[in-house]
Amino acid sequence: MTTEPKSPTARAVPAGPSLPLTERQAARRRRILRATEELASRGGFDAVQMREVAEAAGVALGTLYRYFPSKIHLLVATMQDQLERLHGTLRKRPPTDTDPAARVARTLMRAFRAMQREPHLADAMVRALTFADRSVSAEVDTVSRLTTAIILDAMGPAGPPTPEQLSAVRVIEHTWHSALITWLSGRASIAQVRIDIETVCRLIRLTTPQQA
Amino acid sequence: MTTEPKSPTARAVPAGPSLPLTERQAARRRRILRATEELASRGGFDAVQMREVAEAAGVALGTLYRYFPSKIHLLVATMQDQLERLHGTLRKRPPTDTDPAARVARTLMRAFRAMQREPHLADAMVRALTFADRSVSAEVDTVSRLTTAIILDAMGPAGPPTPEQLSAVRVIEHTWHSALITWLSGRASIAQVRIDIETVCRLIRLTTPQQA
DNA sequence: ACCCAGTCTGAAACTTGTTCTAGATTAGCG
DNA sequence: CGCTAATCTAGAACAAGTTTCAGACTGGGT
Repeated sequence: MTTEPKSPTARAVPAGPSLPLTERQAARRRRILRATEELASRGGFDAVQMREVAEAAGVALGTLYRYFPSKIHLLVATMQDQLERLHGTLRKRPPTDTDPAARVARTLMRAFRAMQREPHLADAMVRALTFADRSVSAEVDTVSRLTTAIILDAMGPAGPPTPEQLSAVRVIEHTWHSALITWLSGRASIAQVRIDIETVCRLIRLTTPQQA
Repeated sequence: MTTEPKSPTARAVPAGPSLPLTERQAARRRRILRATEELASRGGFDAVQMREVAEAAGVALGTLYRYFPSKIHLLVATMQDQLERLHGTLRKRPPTDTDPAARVARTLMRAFRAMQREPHLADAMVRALTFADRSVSAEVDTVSRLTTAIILDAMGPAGPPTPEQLSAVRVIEHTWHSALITWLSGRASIAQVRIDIETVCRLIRLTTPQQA
């Protein structure tokens, strides 16, 4: 169910760099993602309408669905795109704090600031991410792994993380997503999100006592 | 926008016990919620179709929409209903662990077990909760307050919680919701949810050092 | 150059959430 | 009882996600 491009009458054009993807196809995919980002930035989740995305990308509706089997898939792919960009940016200028917990908190606050710049886009991507059902789990998992990588990067150049640290990272990720949602739906202020992030990052100190 | 039942041509039949609500109306509301629970238990979010809810509740579609202005409102109200029931159950047999963090973890694991019994219902309610936009924030907030109350109850009979404790509780709530989602979408095992809950509950120990 | 398989297009159809309307019912009140 | 405003019902209509289909197009192999 997750990886079956074997069917004789080809079914889809998945994302992975595993498939060949001609130049024209790669360009179509890029156009679609760009159109999605544009529409999402304008009006959030509801403004991303499949017919409009198709038209803006200069592609037939059926083609859009061949590339992304649902609106949720499309938006999760967009999030993946954005995250990869962010990861690149963060790599260039990593936080300089000496405390790992502080570095993680600062990294997440940077990401949060990026979302504040395009709140509608953030809305569309995060809503899709948390609304995704099992049919999107592979893609959501990719996004999750990316997020984990970003947090681990921020924690430091340490070797393989301990299971305890991985648990802490998962909890941080949970908090990050959920705090974003409460902010996006107007139930928490920016200040509150910062506090929540800083609070949860304390968990890191519990798992790295060797520094004290 | 949140409270305006003033219009001359009455608009809605909100939930709060603030409105009179005749007996027949209260009964209708109950039937609707029961039908929703039933359908959700059977097939999750997608199985809760407004026409079917209306029919199962013996009510016209327009009436359903008068009571609950959207599918999301309906499911969030259902969650509120379930949470109130759970809160009552928990009050009767509170966890007996001596450590507050352990009590909270145990309480959440009980709640989790309840969800495991009706995973489809859990799916419908949690998806609705995290998908809700600003138009539902009042109702979502009510659910959030209920959850907070349950956690605070589990923490102990202490007086007014400190701001630090409240932050910890918010983070626990974030983790709780997000961990549920990863479980429901098949990306985390039951064991993993337990670990995440136990991990985040350690935050409580950080905020109540007076016991050591 | 020709052919085949796979792809893309344009358009219609289908599904389910939401809105709207006209007429029947009900609740309260003099 | 009889009136009036609000509510409820049945059903059509609308909106946006998704599916389907016939025909045009493309790319690669012979």
